[in-house]
Parts: sequence; C-alpha cells; structure tokens
Amino acid sequence: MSLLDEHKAERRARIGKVARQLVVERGYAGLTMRELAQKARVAVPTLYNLFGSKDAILVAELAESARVLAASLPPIGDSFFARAMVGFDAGTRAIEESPEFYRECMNMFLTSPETAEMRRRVEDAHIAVMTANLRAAKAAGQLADWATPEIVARHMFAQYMATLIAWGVGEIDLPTFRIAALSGVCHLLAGAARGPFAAEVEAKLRTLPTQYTHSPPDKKATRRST
Amino acid sequence: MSLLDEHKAERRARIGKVARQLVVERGYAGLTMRELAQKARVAVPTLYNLFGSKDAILVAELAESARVLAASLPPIGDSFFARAMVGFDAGTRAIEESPEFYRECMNMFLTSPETAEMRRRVEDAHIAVMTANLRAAKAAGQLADWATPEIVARHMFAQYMATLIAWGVGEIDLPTFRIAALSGVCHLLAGAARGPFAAEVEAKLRTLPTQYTHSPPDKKATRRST
DNA sequence: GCCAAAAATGAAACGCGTTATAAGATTTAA
DNA sequence: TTAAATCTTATAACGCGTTTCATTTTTGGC
Repeated sequence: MSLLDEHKAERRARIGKVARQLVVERGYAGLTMRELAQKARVAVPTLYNLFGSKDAILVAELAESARVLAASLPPIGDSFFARAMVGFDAGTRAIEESPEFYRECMNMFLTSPETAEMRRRVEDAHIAVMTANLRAAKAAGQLADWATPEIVARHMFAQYMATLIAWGVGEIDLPTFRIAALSGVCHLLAGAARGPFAAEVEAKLRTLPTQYTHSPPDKKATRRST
Repeated sequence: MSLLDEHKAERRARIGKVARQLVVERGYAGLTMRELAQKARVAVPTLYNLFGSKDAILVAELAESARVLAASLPPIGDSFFARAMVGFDAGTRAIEESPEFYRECMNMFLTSPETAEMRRRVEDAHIAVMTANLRAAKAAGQLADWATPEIVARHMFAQYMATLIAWGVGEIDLPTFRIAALSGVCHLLAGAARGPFAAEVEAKLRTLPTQYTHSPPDKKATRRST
C-alpha cells in the first residue's frame, strides 16, 4: 500500500469513527456533512471524494460491523434448531451493543440506493446458511414434504427483518424485539418442521410469553431534527 | 361547513391530486414543493398551512386510499382460511392499481414520523380482524394449543409487511410479491393451524410454486433524483 | 531536489424542504 | 357597508446534502 493510499485509509477511518459517534449523539438527521468534516479535520469535498455521499459513510460503517460480526460467529450447534438460532442471536447481540447507531441507520439502510448491494449480500449470506441447514433437515426427514428449504429460509429472514423494522421505527423496545423475533421465527419453523425438529420448535414456543407488550413506545426515534 | 372551510377543502383536494400525479410521474424525490405549489395554483406557504409538510401531503393521500379500500372490502368467506386471505387480497389489489405511487411512498410511509399514527391504525385494524378470526379458529379447536391468536396475527402482518418492503425496494416484482406474500402467510399459519384449517393451508401451500424468482430487478425505485 | 500527477482545501453555489415577513385578498359578523 | 379576523400571497431567507472551481498541498518518479 502506497503512502497515498495509507493516508486515504487513515482519513476514511477517522471520518467513519466521527460519523458513527455523531450519529449516536445526534441521530441521522443531526449528522451534518459540514460538522463531520470539521470534527474529522477534513474538507467537505473530501468526504465526497472518499465516500461519495452521506449514506455511503454510514453504509461503510455498517459493512465494517457486519464484517466483525461475521468473523465472530460462534461455532454452530448440532441440532437444526440450535443452528437456526445462532445467526439470529449473533445479530441481535450486535444490535444491543450500540442500539442508537443501528436504529438511526435503519431507515437509511432500508431505503438508500447505496445499500441495495449490501442488503442483497447480507440477505444472501443469511439465507445461504439457513437454506443449507434446512436442506439437511429435509434430508433427515425432519421437514414437511411441501417445504422448500430456500423459501422457508427467506420467510424466516423476512420475519426477522419485519420485527427489526418494528423496533427501528420505535414500535417495540429492544427486549420485546428479542422475544418477537424469536417467536416469529419459531412460528414459521413450526409449520415446516417434522419429528424431533418440530418437537424442539414447539418446546421453544411454549417457553415464550404469550402476551409480550406491543406498542409501548420507548424513546421515539427516526429522523430527529436536531 | 363555512365558505372558508370549503375553499380550504378545495385547495387540499387540488394539492393532493397534483401531488399524487407528480409522484407517479417523477417519484418521491422528484416531487418538489415549489413545483407542486405552482401546478396546484397555490403559494408554497399554503402547502404548509394546509398540510404541515411534504410527507403529510402524501400521508393524506395514503389515508384516503386506505379509506376507499376499507369501504370496498368484499363480504368475508366462511372458512378461517378464506377469511384470512380476504384482507391480504384486497390490499394487494389496491397496490396493483397504482404501483408507482405506493412504491414511491413506501419509504416515506415506513420512516416518516408523520406516519407513525397511521401505521399503528392500519396495523391495529388488520390485526384486530385476523385476531378475531384466529380466536374463532381456536374456539373451534382448529389452532394449536400453544398458539395465541393475537401473536399469530402479528406475525402474519409482519410477514406481509416484510414482503411488501422487498417489493418497495425493488427486490422483487409485483407478481412475485403476490406469491411470496401468500406463501409467507401460509407458512406461518401452517404451524398454528390444526384439523380442517391445517388441511386447507397445506393444500394452498402445495399449489404455490416452489421456485419463484427472487432478486430479478424490475424497475429500480427508491429515491429518484430527477 | 525537482517536476508532473494526484488529491485535499476553502469558498461559493445549487436545489431542496421549510420558515419568516409583510402585504394583499377573502370571509365573517356587526 | 364596514371593520375585524382569517387565510393566501410573494419574496426572501435558513440549513441541509451536494457540486464546482481555482488554489494549495502532498506524493511518486527522475
């Protein structure tokens, strides 16, 4: 790596760090390019040279988080169900580490064209793992004959995302999110699972509260103005 | 209604109509308040007097659509499953009538603070219907003992919304959306349904394609710039 | 050490959503 | 008819993300 590229990387890192911090402090809308430039000791056009847009800066931070998360995934369990839970758990724990940041980035992540490719990558990775998992279940006769592994995997992912969004818009708080996401995924698996797999899912479902609090606004989020 | 209120209502209607048309033509970002004011023969501050914000104008249009939709709901069928399908079908048909408008409004609908109340209203209405429906199924012994009607209803709604979002961001096209949403809801019901209800769900699942095309970008949407 | 290429800089500008201000039009009530 | 109240209007402004441009700084090869 040349000196030039090194300095570029330094700047990128500095900008990303400050951006992340400012988003946590002031929210997505509260992060202004002019202030970011100043606090990162950089000129405004430099932000655009290095990243291209405001969203791209945060996407880069999200991508970094995803990389760290992927590298830290614990070894998978042995039952189909345990394996299915590992990914969801890891994602949820990552969010719990800096909820303000992820919540403020959620709108952007969902809607910015910058993130289209990243969304597809994240989704494909999740779905590939779950599909493989469910394929094994099917081979072991523990999946309904009408169930297609990939389709079930996609629906599970959709269920998780929908719950995530409910949290992102402030509809539910983080503990509720944990329960609701788990519940949703289990409900979905309950239909397709057979044999021991099904028993495991049902057992889990029985441990979940049947009346978790919905619509209890914890802090309002999304698009703060100052 | 006083003359003053009449004229106000006229202006509101005119603005809403033009806004809707402009969104269809140029997308959400392509709708500018200055142009809207001009085309609706109104001053810019009037837009803010009457609505409060750009998003609020489109929210009002969405609310109007929701009102029309709710009023046009066909009589419900007789089986639990048929009843569950009616709402989803009506919503999907509404979208198919003006996909450009709804697609462009989706980001805004999901993320704007203006829509929080409306989201809750729509969600509560859907969930109330489905919950009542599932309660009847439970009373008839056609629901698993671990299944809570309201929770299943919420998961169904989440599944539908997640698929809707996938369409909104351009991940899937409208025909795929129809299949995927139906498939997701059926997968969810398959776990909780018992007896004749379960048989109906499974029968439906067997009719759905097991390999519907995912990620075939039809027209890119979300945040056009001109 | 010098010179061409590459990149960062400061300052100004653009279009956007939104708001303030002052003046003009319209409705209401007497 | 007139006066008060209400709303619309035109215009200009603000802060935002983003871009342009000319200038300066930094880098890499000789």
